Order: sequence, then C-alpha cells, then structure tokens
Amino acid sequence: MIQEITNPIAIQSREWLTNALLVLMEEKEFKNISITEIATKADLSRRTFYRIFETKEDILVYYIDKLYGEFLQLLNQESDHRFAVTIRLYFQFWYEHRHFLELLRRNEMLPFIMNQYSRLFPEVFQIVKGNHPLAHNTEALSYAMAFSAGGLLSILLKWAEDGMDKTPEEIMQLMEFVFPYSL
Amino acid sequence: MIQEITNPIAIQSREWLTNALLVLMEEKEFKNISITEIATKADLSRRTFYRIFETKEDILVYYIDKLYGEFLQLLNQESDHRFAVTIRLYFQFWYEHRHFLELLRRNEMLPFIMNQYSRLFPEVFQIVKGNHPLAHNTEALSYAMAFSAGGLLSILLKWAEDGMDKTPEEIMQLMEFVFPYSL
DNA sequence: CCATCCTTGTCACACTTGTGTCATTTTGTA
DNA sequence: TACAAAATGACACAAGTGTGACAAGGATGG
Repeated sequence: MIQEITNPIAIQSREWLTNALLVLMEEKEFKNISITEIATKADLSRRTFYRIFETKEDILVYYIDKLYGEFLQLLNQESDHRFAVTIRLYFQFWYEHRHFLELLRRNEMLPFIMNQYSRLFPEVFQIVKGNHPLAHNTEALSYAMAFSAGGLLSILLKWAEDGMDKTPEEIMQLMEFVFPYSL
Repeated sequence: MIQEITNPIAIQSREWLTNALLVLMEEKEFKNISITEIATKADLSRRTFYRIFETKEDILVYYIDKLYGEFLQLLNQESDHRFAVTIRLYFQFWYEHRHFLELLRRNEMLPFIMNQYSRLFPEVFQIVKGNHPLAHNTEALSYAMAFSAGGLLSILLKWAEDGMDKTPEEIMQLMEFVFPYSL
C-alpha cells in the first residue's frame, strides 16, 4: 500500500527507489531483483525501502499511478472532450511511455497495469461522459464505462504485446473498424 | 511457469497444493501465506511444492487456467454460438465460481485473471467468430477481439468488485444497454 | 539558537525462500 | 516377482525478508 508522503526527503527517497528499480529492470528480470539490490542501487538502506513501500511491486503501482496522474493532467489541459480526441490522447500518451510498457511486457506484468487502471478510469470518464448517450442511466453508464475501459486497456496490452510497432495513428485507424463491431 | 505433468501422483500433489492454498485463503491474506504453510497444509514437503510450482501465484494461475478449460468445454458442448448465448454462458460460469472471485477480490488480485484470460480468449473467439462481421479482416478482427475480451473481463471484475449481488440475468440486461453505446 | 519533528542508518533477530544432494518410497512394466 | 522410472522426503545451506529498537542526522519554526 502506498503511504501519503509529503516530506521532501521522503519524496526524494521514493523517487530514488523507483528509478533504481526501473534501472535494474533494464538489466535483469523483475523477479530476480531483490529489495536489497534496489535499496543499494538507490544509495539507501534496506530499512528505508520498507518505510516507503511494502513490496517491490508497490514501486510499479506507484509509478503507474504517477503516469495516470500525468495523463489526467493532459486531459484537463485539452478542451475538446469528444471520445475520439480523448482516445487519441490516450494512445499517444502510452506510445510515449512505450519503453516502460516494454519493461512490463518482458516480465509478463502488463496486466499489472489494470490495478490502478480500473481505479482511475472513472476519473477519466468523469471528464468525457458529458457526451455519453447513457448519461441519464447511472448504472448502465458505469457498466458501459467499465466495458470501454477494459476494452481500451486490452487494446493497449495487445499493442504492447505486439512490440508497439504500430504508430498511435495506425491504432486509431484500426479502432475505427473495431468500434462498430466490438461485439 | 506451469510444467506439463502427466504422472497421477504429481497431479494429485498439484491438486492438494491448490486446495491447500484455496483453503488458507479463506482464513488469511494471500501475501501472508508462506509456501511452508501451503506445503504443510497439503501434507507435502516444501521441496515438493518447488518441483511443481515456482511461486504461490503460479497456483492461482494454474487454477484459473483450469477454470478456463472448463469454460471452453462448456462452449464446445453448446451448439448455438451466437454472441449473446456465449456471453450468457460466460457470466453464468463465473457466477457459479463467484466464491473464488471473492477470494481474489479480497486480496486485490482480480486483475490477475487477465494473465490467462488474454491468452485463452482467442480460443473462445475461434468458436464464435464465424458470426463476426470482421471475419474477413484478420488484423482488425484481432483488435476487435481484444477489445471485446477486455471489455467483458472488465465487466466481470466490476461485477465482482460490487460483491456479485446481481444475477447473471441482470448483468445480461445491463449489457443490452451497454453494447450499443460502449463508446 | 535550540527544541522538535521527521527521516535515515545500523544492528539484530526469527523466519522464509530457493536450491542442491541423496536416500526412500511408490508406480508401472517386463 | 523384480527392476527401472518417477515422485517424495529429509537435510543442509546461503541468501533474502520483514520488523523491532535505538541512535544519529537534517530541516523547520518559534
């Protein structure tokens, strides 16, 4: 579980630990990385790690959470909240972070993204749902949101599994075929 | 990684270990269950655990894999392969296994299902894709499959997160609203 | 300047993990 | 029955884990 940290020193330690793990993941498998290693790489004691995170997985959760925060900020800067525009931003955002997705893919941890994803997607839909045809039906809307969120996440994972060779534009073009026939 | 096991004794051990973990998960958190505990509960030595699984997570992966195998078998018994019928079977199947989903939910491990899910869904679509309007466009079809698979999984997870109070029929009724407006 | 709060480092401890080795038990087959 | 194959158990070991306790360091506000 991620604590609420406000102290600048602790924030710095958290960043160091996060960077240390990401650097280590370049060279070796996630499961073979020990907490001792992460702390050493971050020039911190092992004890400090346990004061900030519970497990090394928590570092990834924190990092993904941070990325989603950045994405939400992007969305708020954009004035056009039509679905097509939002989805384009979504794919472009993850394309820019494709290296991180590649790190997850190598370790078969892509589904891991779903943890934070399902928690944060409501916030995204909060922004765009004004246009939604089910805006009047709260329950149906929440399930429609869940469906779309899972669908888009799944597209992202497939894109990543395929090596992210396609550009965001190519994915968008595919989506135009996909949406009308999603089921 | 799950090994290919054919020997009846090894299969029995695998089942014992699986049941032991599921029983232990009734009483305590997954992360607080040690492999020593699982092996003891299964009346096996810890060494035997490591001959069959690499981690305790692998037990869940194996179990989920087994469940999907059962679901595929159900699909093959059904002659009507329209989407609506298939999806109804899907929700009914997981409703019957809602207790297991509840165990995962408690441990915030629902997204875990996605691992095997994304790997096995192509087999499901293999069965039903004859009806699909994109059957001629291989690449678009594979992305449409990914979208639908992720969407359905997401619905399942939301259903489980909400405590699985709704019946499969109620979920199906909601889906009729959701599909036409999924995006 | 000092008191205080927060963070970190160090040490210690019991426990768990993952693996190697080899004897023992069980299964299936000739 | 006897023998080969396979699975298990017992033991050992280095390494890692998670946590408690306490001292030391740095930043902040009065």
